[in-house]
Amino acid sequence: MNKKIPLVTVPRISLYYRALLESRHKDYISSEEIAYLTGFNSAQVRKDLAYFGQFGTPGKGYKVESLKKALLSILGTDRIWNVALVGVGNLGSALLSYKGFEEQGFKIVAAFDKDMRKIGKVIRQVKIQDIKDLEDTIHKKNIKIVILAIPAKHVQAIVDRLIKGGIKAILNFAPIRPKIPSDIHILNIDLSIELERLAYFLNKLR
Amino acid sequence: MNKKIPLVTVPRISLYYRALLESRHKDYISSEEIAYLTGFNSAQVRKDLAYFGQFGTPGKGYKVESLKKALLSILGTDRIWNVALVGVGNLGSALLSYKGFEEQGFKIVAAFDKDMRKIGKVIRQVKIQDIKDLEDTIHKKNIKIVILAIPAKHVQAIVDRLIKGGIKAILNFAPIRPKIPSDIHILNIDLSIELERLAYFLNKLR
DNA sequence: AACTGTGAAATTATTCACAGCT
DNA sequence: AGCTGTGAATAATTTCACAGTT
Repeated sequence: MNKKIPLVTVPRISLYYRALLESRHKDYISSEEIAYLTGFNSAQVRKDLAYFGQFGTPGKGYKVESLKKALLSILGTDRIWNVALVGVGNLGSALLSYKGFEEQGFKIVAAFDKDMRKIGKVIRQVKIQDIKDLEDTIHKKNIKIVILAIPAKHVQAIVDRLIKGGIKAILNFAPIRPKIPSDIHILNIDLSIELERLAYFLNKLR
Repeated sequence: MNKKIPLVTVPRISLYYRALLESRHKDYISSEEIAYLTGFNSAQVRKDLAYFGQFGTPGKGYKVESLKKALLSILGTDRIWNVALVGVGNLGSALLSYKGFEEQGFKIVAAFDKDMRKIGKVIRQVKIQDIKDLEDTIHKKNIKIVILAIPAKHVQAIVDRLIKGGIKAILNFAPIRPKIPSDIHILNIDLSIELERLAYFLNKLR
């Protein structure tokens, strides 16, 4: 009971949820089937789910509809999260236009840049604001998550401002890992590092 | 000697390499310093490096310049890798324009789409080709790594074609995990899952 | 004295295997 | 009979701690 949940369980829950979306037609689904659809092991599926409660019926499996609701509620995606984007360059613009976010309940409600030529422009109904309005808008729009798509050299300063402004969750695309207090959650998506992992693998082949 | 290298070591090596780039001014650097710069533990730094050889000098540390070269060679980024991009939508275009790749030795030399309105256009000196030329171009241009930025529903079919075409390393941005043989390396960057991890964390806060 | 390289210990995560429920 | 939930076993990874080198 009440064990500590491994960090890696959470992204798997997201994948299980997606597998359930594909299984709309059936009433019950077994851990074996979820495992097949997601590429994990059925014991892992059962254990991951069991961290959060008893969702299954022995002999039958998991009721698709109710498990789906349960997972949504675990992930916190049973509601809309307001998100801000900081940095409307190439990558930032692409993220602003990315439809996948809204589908999963993440709504980019504000975008910031410091380039005067961009400020005032509207992309996907979001008006690009001056970065100086950052803290103010975070409060007014009840923003809880920030996506950072700015050059590495500005990351630490912006992160410091975000934290002062009350933000606790950051998705950072810059190739740098800012120093943060332990109560802040940051996920770094570092595209070059991913390519380097692939290069390492290819390099090893001969 | 010759131990199995943990999978998670490789992305850390990338980060150590970056820390060395910041330390150009000094002759030697200790595992403690690398650890501080990257946010890991000094024992981990030493252990990670030791998987690949004996790079350090007891009492002094690691010689910055030679360790840098060694890490480049381990990662396989001491040479240029030709990369293809499949899918030139919002995200694909942004990746095509992303300068960070070239800096790390990854060169996008071809881009593919199936949309006739995009084919023939040139972005950053790369001409967008018809997806039907995929296999052909992969061979002609000696492409080893493919970045996938296409809708989920097309991923499996394209991945199958890539594998037949000899590709062994794929960076996939679509929110789906295609089935692949065990000798193929795929890394999935799933933006919604990352946001869901953040939402989970925020959700837990109260 | 300062620091590496590395076995051993500790921690974390995965998989096995089965008692018990439907 | 079929499948969950979960302790126990195994595997992977991190951290400790120190002998040995410069």
